[in-house]
Amino acid sequence: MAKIRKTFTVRLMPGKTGSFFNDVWDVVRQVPRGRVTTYGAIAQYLGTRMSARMVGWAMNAAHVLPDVPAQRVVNRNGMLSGKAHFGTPTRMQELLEADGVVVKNNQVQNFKIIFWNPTVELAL
DNA sequence: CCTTTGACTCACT
DNA sequence: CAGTGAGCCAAAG
Repeated sequence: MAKIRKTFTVRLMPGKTGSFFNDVWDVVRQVPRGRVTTYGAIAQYLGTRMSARMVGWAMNAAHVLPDVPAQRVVNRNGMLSGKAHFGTPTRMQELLEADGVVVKNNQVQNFKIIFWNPTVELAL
């Protein structure tokens, strides 16, 4: 279970156990179907919202994992900033729509409604 | 080892 | 209100 860590002694290697990436994946895996979260929200949950870039990095690494719904992680505007990493430009949207999320123009509709905040939902 | 980069965000101009 | 710069930290070159 991911907890707030102030010390980011990660040293994560692909295929190995790490803290930062592992926590990110852990959180993403818990995003309910039909909901989305943001890089910033995850970063904030992990202790600092300014580490959002690391979350993106974790997502990039998460592509090798089978059950990490990276499509449910978007930027703070609800835009599908990571769609370019899903093989085809429409893949991410299709996955979201399969979750019941309405996507239009690379942007999640009703974003504020379906937004899933780990800091709240996984309140510690 | 030092430099660059990245699926981000916030603050200031 | 849009554009720009800075901060963040780890991985890859």
